[in-house]
Amino acid sequence: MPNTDLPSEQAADFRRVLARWYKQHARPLPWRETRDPYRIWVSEVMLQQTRVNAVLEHYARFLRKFPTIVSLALAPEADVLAVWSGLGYYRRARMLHKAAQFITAELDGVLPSTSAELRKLPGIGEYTSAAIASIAFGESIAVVDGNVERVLLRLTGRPEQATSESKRFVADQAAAVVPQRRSGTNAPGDHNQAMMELGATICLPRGPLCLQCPVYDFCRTRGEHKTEAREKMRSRRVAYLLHQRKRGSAIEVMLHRRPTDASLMPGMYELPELPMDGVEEYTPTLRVRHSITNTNYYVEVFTADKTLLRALPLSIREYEWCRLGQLADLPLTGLARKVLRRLHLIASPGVRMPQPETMMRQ
DNA sequence: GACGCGTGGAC
DNA sequence: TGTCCAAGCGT
Repeated sequence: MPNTDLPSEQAADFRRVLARWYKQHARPLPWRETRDPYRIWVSEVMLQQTRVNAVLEHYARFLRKFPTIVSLALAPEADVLAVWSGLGYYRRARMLHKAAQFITAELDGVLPSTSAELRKLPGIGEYTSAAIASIAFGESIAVVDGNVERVLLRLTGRPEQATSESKRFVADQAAAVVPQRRSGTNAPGDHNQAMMELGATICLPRGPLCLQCPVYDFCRTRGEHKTEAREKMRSRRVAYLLHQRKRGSAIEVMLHRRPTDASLMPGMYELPELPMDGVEEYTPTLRVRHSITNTNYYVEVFTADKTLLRALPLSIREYEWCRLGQLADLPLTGLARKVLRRLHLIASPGVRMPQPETMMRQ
């Protein structure tokens, strides 16, 4: 392997140019308006493998409901999952909750302030410990996420490789350009965020915007760096049942709670699934697309009748009736949440709910 | 080291 | 319609 390192004498220039660019172009994101370590922590966990837009929809609501580590620790896990509903990777929410309980019980409710200590908490790995330590506490430690890796490989011209040697190389490069701690500013935290911001807004996976790049002069590849093609998407049709009943003045909808030992979304609520061959003759009440990793689900929702109820794969006792008024407090799967919102059975943000009497859907 | 774990928006 | 994702972690 040729020596692809950024010349070390250029590191200071690189830092300066990047810092100036970041000061001018940083997006105004809510977790950049605070130094509260808890809020930084929540944002970093939410941002794991998740787009900024999706996080924005959940971040404020999560912090309104759980404004402190202690309030999070004291909450039932189902409440935490309910607020997390739609963000995906629900294990993150469970681990965040567990970590908050540990911090409350063992650490006097205070989040550790070093990457080494943070690294020991559930859900906080190599990246997240460095991100919190640098952004919230000013520790001089480099973060390496997908953005930083892509940026550094392109800058140095080293090809993409999923080897430990390549990982080592990227980590070394990142460490070589991260600034020292200095009083009065947060140079390490700002630098780390700048590296990620560059990857997220300029050095895009496909079609990087090299003409706008502040560190074009430092780059060995300038748009010629290849990114691997990915696996093809699959498509699948699935059907779900919408079944409602009245109990007094309340309306209830029938849901299925996934087994608590399921590997996928354990303990979360979804609409009852119907076998596709049971719905051939029916017209769906609702169609939505739902994509999970490698699969586009083309989802159809059917309003219940006797025949459809007989087609259910489980005994009727295995389902649960849930009041419409409490749906928003349940740990719903993202799909269930999307469907129930689309049908106006739970409030979308900013939408006033109609009165219960008018809510029964056909 | 490879794999499983979710999502909705942009195009 | 189908494609491509995004600031990882734990096992």
